[in-house]
Amino acid sequence: MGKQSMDLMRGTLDLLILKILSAGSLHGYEISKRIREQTEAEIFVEEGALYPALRRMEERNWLTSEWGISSNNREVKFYLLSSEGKRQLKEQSAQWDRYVRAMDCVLKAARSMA
Amino acid sequence: MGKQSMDLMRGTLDLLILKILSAGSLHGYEISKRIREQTEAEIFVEEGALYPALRRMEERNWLTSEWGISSNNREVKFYLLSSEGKRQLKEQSAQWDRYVRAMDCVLKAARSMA
DNA sequence: TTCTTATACCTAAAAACATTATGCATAAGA
DNA sequence: TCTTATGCATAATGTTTTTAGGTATAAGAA
Repeated sequence: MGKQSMDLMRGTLDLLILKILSAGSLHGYEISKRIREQTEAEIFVEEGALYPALRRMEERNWLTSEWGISSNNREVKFYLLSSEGKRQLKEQSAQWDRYVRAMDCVLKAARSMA
Repeated sequence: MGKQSMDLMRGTLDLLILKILSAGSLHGYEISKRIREQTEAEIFVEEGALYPALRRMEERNWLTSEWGISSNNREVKFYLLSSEGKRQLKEQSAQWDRYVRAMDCVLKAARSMA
């Protein structure tokens, strides 16, 4: 993703992809477009990050893929969430929530000094 | 930090340290203890991550440091937020908030399919 | 028809950072 | 005296992102 957001995206890319795919199978380019759109461009996945991530997740059996034709009449590779992928989505979502809460504990703490 | 939280800590370590130090100068070991305590052990910074991070941040002039004596009567290195560090804290806090909101846009979206 | 843009896939080199595994040293209490 | 907690630090390794390329096609503009 763009470095506009520090390194925050580390570890969240998989979660984003899993979540986006939970709405149904999509091809890579479309996944990236949806992340950009749904986050109002706050999060932008570089292609060099996207495609390796998809391969990685497929290797780990979180996704399956097959070639098909897009609505644009182009050859594209569709990715589909596996049952393990659904499990991962659930687990990583919970982990993210816990992490955000933990960050809040520190960030929302009153400063005792200036 | 512990891998218990995926790779989520990437990019948040600096922010955590900056925030912790905004309460006043502390030494490294104490910084790590406070992060662990305040997050109820959800986030744990490994020493191999902590000390390089402190050096990095000092090089970037976000922190200054000086040797002193801890309340335990031990020689320790105290870190102090610089004005640039305060600026960074403000900026990275805002960035983190934006990122969390962006993640929410995706994660809280209704799934159109099972 | 040719040019440009958006779409769509992919990989390799480099950089950045965390984890893991060390090492060293001292204070305090058992 | 031994162990534990405190406290600093670095090196090797691994993972992932960024950057920077490469290829190809469909559609619309010039």
